[in-house]
Order: sequence, then structure tokens, then C-alpha cells
Amino acid sequence: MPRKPIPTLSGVFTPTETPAHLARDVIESALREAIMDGRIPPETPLRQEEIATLFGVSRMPVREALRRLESQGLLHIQPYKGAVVTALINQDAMDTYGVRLLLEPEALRLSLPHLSDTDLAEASACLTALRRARDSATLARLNREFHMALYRRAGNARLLYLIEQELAQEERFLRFHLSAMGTGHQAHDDHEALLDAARSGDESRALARLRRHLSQAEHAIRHYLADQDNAASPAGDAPRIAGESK
Amino acid sequence: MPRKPIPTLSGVFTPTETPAHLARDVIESALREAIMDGRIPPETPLRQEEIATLFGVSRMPVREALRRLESQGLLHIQPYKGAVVTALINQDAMDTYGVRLLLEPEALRLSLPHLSDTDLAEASACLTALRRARDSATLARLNREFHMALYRRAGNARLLYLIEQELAQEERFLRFHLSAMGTGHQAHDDHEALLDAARSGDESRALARLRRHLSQAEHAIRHYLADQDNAASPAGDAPRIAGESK
DNA sequence: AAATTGGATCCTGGATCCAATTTAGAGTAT
DNA sequence: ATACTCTAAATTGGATCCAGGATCCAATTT
Repeated sequence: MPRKPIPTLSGVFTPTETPAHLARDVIESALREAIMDGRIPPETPLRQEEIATLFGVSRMPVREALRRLESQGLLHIQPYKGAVVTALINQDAMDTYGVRLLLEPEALRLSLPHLSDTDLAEASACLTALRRARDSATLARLNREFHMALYRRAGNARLLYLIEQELAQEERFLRFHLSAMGTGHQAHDDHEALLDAARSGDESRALARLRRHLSQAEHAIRHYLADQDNAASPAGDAPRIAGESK
Repeated sequence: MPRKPIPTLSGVFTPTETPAHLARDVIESALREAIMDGRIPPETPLRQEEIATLFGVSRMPVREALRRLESQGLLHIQPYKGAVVTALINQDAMDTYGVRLLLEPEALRLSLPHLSDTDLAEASACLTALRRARDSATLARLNREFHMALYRRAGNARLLYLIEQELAQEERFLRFHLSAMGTGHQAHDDHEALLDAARSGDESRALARLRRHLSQAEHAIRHYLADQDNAASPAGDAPRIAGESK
């Protein structure tokens, strides 16, 4: 009989934390990192006392850190019941691509004329690193960094902030599903073509590449999720989808 | 005589959605309202102790409330220095309009085919209420509600969430400055024309109206802010450029 | 045996106390 | 007078303690 695995926090954090900053900030960023890259999977309940002892502090800074992470959408807190890591909702992932198709081409258009050689070199470095990266976490992170390198000079801080939010969402999603999705080699060609167009400063071609890239990514994920839904019942043990358990 | 049925409690009590008035929640919403209304003007420093005694509680729930308001962008908290109410839209923050020009037309486009008569009636009700509203707070709120009524059926929750964030920013700004800006009669015509186009289902016309509306609003605010800056520093000082200080 | 109830235990919310940091002010020297 | 230093008050950050709600389990009832 399939027991549902209850995630715990054992061995998630390395005990190295240096108190360079305020405790609540250290804890907040540590928890955010851990949630983002999947070391703390969705649905995990976060006990204040447990986290406090893990970091060697009292529950107080933990509480403030949890409060902020809740506002950032990473946690769900219920009164007297505690904090639970937010589930990855498939619909949210799809919605994100709709938003990104609006925001990112505009950011690229604004940024393109101001891109320096250094920016392009950094983007290129991301691609070479992407080629030899193996684990999903690194792949997802490099993917985000590549995109941001191209948008960086857009000059609209609010726009860039929103894009970063969306990319963080995607990064978290990919960290969980990339290995099961079959790498996505076509995304690599898209990236190369996009960088190439950006190098030549060809706005319309770059925008077209970017739009195609995002559309294909959306299509791939949509297919992947549909397959998962179909395979959910007959196949014995498809990769777990967050929120599936009871 | 039929036996009297055994009475039960089903349906006697409304399933109250606010089970417990936690102090931190009460304080959070009270502070948010006060900040949005302008009872607490921008740049005001918020002392934890002062708020705590005002609400008859300790500083603890105040701290958690402040922490969340910070994440919502209404406060700015610095370590050991405390919380100050965030400044309103200024010259640097005008790029929210650039974002809105991307997000809102798309939301309208997606929503337009699914708008029901009820939706249109609600939007219309907002406009009639707008016509007789006098205070800035009501005007600003109705403006937001009118826009959201038209976007409501877009079907992309993430998109709608982002738009609500942007509209909330504008609402707070308008509450403060609408009276000084000269009401904005042209905005009213814009709204009428937009609703009219939405009623007829004419997508291209509705989108054009909306884009024009947003552009004009941006233009009006930009002008207003420029005038304020000039009036603030008559002759002697050069007008402050954002980011110039220090 | 199933359902309801009483209660032990765990966990969170809030209060109070202490430590760390900033800020204001007094005092002194230049 | 101005600038600088040092101290004390004010304010925030964190620890500890207690109260209240949630959850689980045994005891009692039906």
C-alpha cells in the first residue's frame, strides 16, 4: 500500500550559517532558497520550533521570516495551524507563460539597444554552462540568468521586477519537472538563436525568436502536464505532482 | 399529530469566514486602511510601541503586521531604524504605466468575449457612481473597480493578480492627488467610450480606447508631478532629479 | 461496533524581559 | 561658534514564558 511520504527538514540545511546579518533575514533567505530549489518540497509543514533549533535561534525571528515568505506566496499560513510550503499549481505555471509572453518581449525590445558586449558575453557564458549542466536545479537557474542578462538594460525597474518574479516561478517549476520532461533540447537551440539575433541587434528577429521560444516552452509544459494527467491513474508510479497527495 | 422533528443546528449559524480576530490581522488591516486613506501620510515613521499601546496590545502582533505590510509595498523597514510609510508614485515609479499598457489591454482582450451582461452592468454602475462621487477616495476606488470589472473574465489568474497590484498603487496615488489634479474629466469620457466599445464587443476599438486612456492618464500624472516639482523648488534650487541625492 | 466526549499533548499567538543598535544631547576641545 | 566625542535615552531585535486553539487518543455512551 502506498504510504504518502511526509517530507521533513532533516539534512536540508548545512549548519554553516554565519550571523553576518540579522537572524530573521538569514532565515528568510535560507528558507526561500531551500523552497525555491526544492530542498523543501511542496506541502511540507514548517514547524517554528524545528527551524529555530536548526538555526540555533529562538522562534521569534523564524516567525517574522515565515510571515514575509507568506506574503511572497511561498508559504500558506493558517491561524494556530502553522505554515505549509505552497503547492506547485499547474494552472499557475501555464498562466505564467501568458504573462511572460507580454512582459519579456517588451523588456527585450527596451533592453536590446543598450546591451553591452559584457552583457552578451554573460548571456553566452550562461549558455555554455547550460550545455554541460546536468542537474535540474542548475539548469533552471542558468535559464533564468540567461534571460535576465538580455533584459537587464530595459530601464524599467518595475517591468524587470515582475519578470524576475515570473522567472522565479518557472525556475521552481522546472526544478521539479525538468528531468521528467526530457531536458528540452529545443530550448537550447532557441537560446542560441535568440542570443545570435541579440548580438546582431536585429530587433524584430530577436523578438520573434523570444516569442517562439516562450510559446514552445509553454507548449512543451502543457503537453507534459496533459500526459501526466493521463498517466496518473493507469501507470503505477509516475513522478509525483505537487498537490496530488490526498 | 405528527411528531415534532428533532431540531438540529444545521444552517443556524453562518459559516463565519473570520473565525478569530487575531490581533495581528486586525492591526494589519487597520494600518493598511489608514495608509491607503491617507490618515497616515507617506514618510510617516511608525513606532511599534506607539501602535501597540494604541491598540492595547504588545509590540509582538504589531511587528508581524508591519512585516506583512512591508511585503505589500506599503512600508519600508530598515534594521534597527523602523518602518516608514512608502512614498507615493514619483517620477521614477512612472514605469508602472508602462507595465499596465502591456497587461491591461491583454486582459481586456481575453476577457471581452466572455463578459456577461451582469459584468457590463456592474461596470456601468461604477461609472454612474463615479459621476456623482465627490471625495477622492471613492473616485479612486471606483476607478479601480470599473477596470477590474472589464478584465474579470480574462481567465488568467496570474495576469489579473498583477493588474490588481498595479491598480492598487494607482488608487493610493489618486486618493492623495486627484483633487489637486483637476478631477480628470477626460478620463470620464475615456471610460464611457471604453464601456461602449466593450458592450458592442468591438475588440480593436475597445483596445484602442483603453490604450489611449492609459496613455493619457500617464501623461496627466507626469505633467502634474513635473509641475509639483517646479513649484516645490521655486527658482533657487534646480529641480531634483531622481537618484541625484547623495 | 460506531459515535461522541473528555482530556493529554503539541503547536501557535501574544506578553514580557533583555540585548543590540541607533539617535539625540551634553560636554569639551579647537 | 563649530566640530568632535562620549554618554544616555529611545527604539528595534531576539529570548523566554504563558495562554489558547488544534489534534490525537482513550474512555464513555448509544
